[in-house]
Amino acid sequence: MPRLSKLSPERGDARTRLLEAARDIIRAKGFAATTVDDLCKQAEVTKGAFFHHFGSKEALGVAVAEFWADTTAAFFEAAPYHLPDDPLDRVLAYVAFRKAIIVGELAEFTCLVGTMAQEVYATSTDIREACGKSIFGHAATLEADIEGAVRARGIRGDWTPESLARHTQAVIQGGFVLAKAGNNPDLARESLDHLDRYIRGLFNLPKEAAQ
Amino acid sequence: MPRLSKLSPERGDARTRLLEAARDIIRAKGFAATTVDDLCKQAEVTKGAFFHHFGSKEALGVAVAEFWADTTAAFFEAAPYHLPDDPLDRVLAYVAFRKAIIVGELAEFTCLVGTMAQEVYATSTDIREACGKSIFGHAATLEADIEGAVRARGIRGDWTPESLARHTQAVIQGGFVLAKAGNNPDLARESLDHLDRYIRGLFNLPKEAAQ
DNA sequence: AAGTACATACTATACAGTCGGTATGTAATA
DNA sequence: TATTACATACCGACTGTATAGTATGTACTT
Repeated sequence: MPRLSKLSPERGDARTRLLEAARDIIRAKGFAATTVDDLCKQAEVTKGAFFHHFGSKEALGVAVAEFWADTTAAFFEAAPYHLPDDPLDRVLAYVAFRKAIIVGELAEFTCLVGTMAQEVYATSTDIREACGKSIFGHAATLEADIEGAVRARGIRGDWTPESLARHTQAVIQGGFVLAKAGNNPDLARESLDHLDRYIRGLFNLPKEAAQ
Repeated sequence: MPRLSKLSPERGDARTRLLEAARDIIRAKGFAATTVDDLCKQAEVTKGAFFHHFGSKEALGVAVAEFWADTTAAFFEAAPYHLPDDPLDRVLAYVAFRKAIIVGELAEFTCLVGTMAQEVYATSTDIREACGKSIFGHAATLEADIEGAVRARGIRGDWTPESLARHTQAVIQGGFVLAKAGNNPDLARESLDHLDRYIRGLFNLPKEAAQ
């Protein structure tokens, strides 16, 4: 139950503002290079507020990973790729959707928890686990459609729906790494085209130019 | 012309020792969380030596990315995946080789420049560019074999050898991200199996269990 | 003699985290 | 209804330490 400040009630509560600031700044600078003062400045709150809501910088890292998991879950649940009747069409629509939302600056479309996991996997178990939950939780939302597609089309391969679901995430994350290294969003889109082609191949669809 | 210390001439020169320390520590903790003192301690040199060889911490970041590019280039050049006569076999052998070298701890097989690029892409243009050079330079070493395979097998698809070469790197990098997030090297191997299957599909090879 | 390759001691600052305090809301009770 | 008691949300000055970087000196090589 966040309290709104009487002085500037339109700002939203400090905790949420800090999480939003963390999401934006950590995506650009990384976790270690982001200071508590950076976050307070961006969120327009003081350090008192920061340490009132989060016991430590690491605790904020865990909280922002969970915040990311929650907000992205809602975002993808509401996305239109669930509309097709055929499960395989939904899977392909997901890939197309992931490609379509790659717009604007790198820090606006890349993945907070992928970036954080890479950085802190050896230094903070808590943050790593929160990031893992977000990534693999999202991957799991794809399994039902993949499984449905396998069933509906009578596919028999030496791979599992869980494995393919995780692979989609690996391709997406890897595309982000290349996009950052090359400073070019096209590199992320390019790998999604290969992923689309791969999935079509797995299900014996006629080859079709990926959009 | 590195001078060997009279006290312990077997140590090797300080610059190389610092680069090796940077490679190992940054892979585990990330660039920002790695301090100059960490590096000096691990390399068993003093800060004087550090700032004698590198003008700043950022300059070391650039140097270690170049060091990585050089050492990995030599490593992959000497690797056995170049032996097969057929270019497609060489491409598949590359993927198998990348899978085979995923052994031991995460920090021992993951990619320094992929990790660094993710972290510093917005804060250090110099380091980002050095990382990009390493990644895309390595990708380029695959192009000739892919091109040869396309030619030899008369493949006609809506993709280019350059693009597929980059995609292999995206899958590898993404596999590392998932392996870190899930604290499980199998996740990196799993995506290489999908990559193997994808390439076989592109070249109309009979489906075969990836090893 | 001059340059290279270090070592040692030091500095200024940036950083995470602390602490005493205030303002506001809420619930019980007299 | 007024009072008391307590909880929550936040403020901002302060602290100890960690950190990148510097200044100076020395040993070895050419």
